[in-house]
Amino acid sequence: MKPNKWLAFDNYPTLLMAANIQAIRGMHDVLPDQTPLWQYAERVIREVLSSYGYSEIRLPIVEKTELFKRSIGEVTDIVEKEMYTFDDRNGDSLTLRPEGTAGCLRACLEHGLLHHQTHRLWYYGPMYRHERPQKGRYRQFIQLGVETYGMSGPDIDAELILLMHRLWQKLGIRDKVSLQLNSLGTIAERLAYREVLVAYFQQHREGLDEDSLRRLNTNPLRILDSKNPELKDIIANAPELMAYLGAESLAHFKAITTTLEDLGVAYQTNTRLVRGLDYYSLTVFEWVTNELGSQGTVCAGGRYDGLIEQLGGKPNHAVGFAMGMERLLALLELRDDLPITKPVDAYMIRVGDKAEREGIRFAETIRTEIPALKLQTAVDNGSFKSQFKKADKSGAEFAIILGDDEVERGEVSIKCLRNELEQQTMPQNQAIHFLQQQLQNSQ
RNA sequence: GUGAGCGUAGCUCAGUUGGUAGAGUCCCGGAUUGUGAUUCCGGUUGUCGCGGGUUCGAGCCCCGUCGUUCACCCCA
Repeated sequence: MKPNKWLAFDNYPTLLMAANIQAIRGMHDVLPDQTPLWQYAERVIREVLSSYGYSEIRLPIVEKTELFKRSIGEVTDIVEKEMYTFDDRNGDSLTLRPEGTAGCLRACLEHGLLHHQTHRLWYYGPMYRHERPQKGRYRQFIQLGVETYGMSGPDIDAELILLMHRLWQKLGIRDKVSLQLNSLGTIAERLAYREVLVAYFQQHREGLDEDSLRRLNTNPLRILDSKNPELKDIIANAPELMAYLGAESLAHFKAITTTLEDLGVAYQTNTRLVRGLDYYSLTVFEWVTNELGSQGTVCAGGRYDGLIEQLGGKPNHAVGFAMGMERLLALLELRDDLPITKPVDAYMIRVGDKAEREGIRFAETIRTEIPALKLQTAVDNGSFKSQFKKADKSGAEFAIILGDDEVERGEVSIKCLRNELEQQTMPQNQAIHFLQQQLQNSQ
């Protein structure tokens, strides 16, 4: 890096130079070498959502704290110790959204979108949870949320699963994730089961570890999910939720699995699968992977009909899921054939006073004629040699060369940097034609 | 919130029983002044995370702190 002659050190107050400010813990920058991968994933996601007729909704990042307390459940870790909550200047308690479902539902209720209507929506953006960062878990993380409203039948549950299945296929990671499926029954059924389960674990108190004893009060279903191998036997012998489901719940579940079987989508019924958030009922599912360490859930969701009333709406229906983008990206990075395009197709080299002026003009002409061509111009030009080095580093397919010789004859030289074809000198309009053809051939 | 590992050049890392730092890469320049990616030569780059302590002397030892990684927990 050259020293900047416009910013001499003497001009800086020493205070400004002292401390370097770092990003907030668990909140990461996405640098330019990573953004193409993000853009690729985002593009495929939009295409798939669009092909099912889903619409984007854009929501605030900050909501009233009360919204999350009422929706997520007061005794969850998220609400108890992970929310970024602060008082604004009016004294209202606000919170950086820890998830998107509550805000999306709030917006739809507020604007009457749930009044005798159905909706298929998605949103995309950052969520905030004050957790200890580790692989696949950050304090600011990007989620894709997909929510559907007003549909009670099992077909919409199945549609969401098919949508995700298609997404994995398009992203080339279908072999890296597997589908776990369960039904939690109606809220009444689940509460009944919960009592039976608590009674069972109470009987085997001595066998439980510290975490599970705590969960006995907070979220007993979660004990079934424990990673502690010492609890394996107790959990294996615990009563199963499926046995406590009513006929309607079972039929709903069965209809989903039948659709998946018809379409050849593999799944695994996991009766110990419990979602972390309180608001789920009936269908719950997770797409899991074992290639990401301990954060194995890439995408998860289910039905949460009850939440609508909980937030003040009339009885209605809702199914949705959320996907962790950082985890998805980590899976994508395991692919060795990512369709990532280079940021530069052609690189312009100018040497000589006339060529420098003419080059800028010609580059603008090229951009007008071939909008799809990614053309970068060498500035702060050095020698021919150093400009060629930059051209090579840029990843460009072609170097467009202007020296005073070419300029005087109204010509331009084009050299292919990626094969052995000989450098060609041609009139400018012919060069545009040439570049146009090369671009078409490469697509 | 709990536990463990790690913080040395922009990046990846070495640094030997404590004697004030090195390699590769990157970047810049050169090897017939208009030709890159290979090769050769030369050059720049550091408050050794930060603060304190022990010591004649600390990158190395001790304490604290911050950051980071992984796991628990939690969850996407």
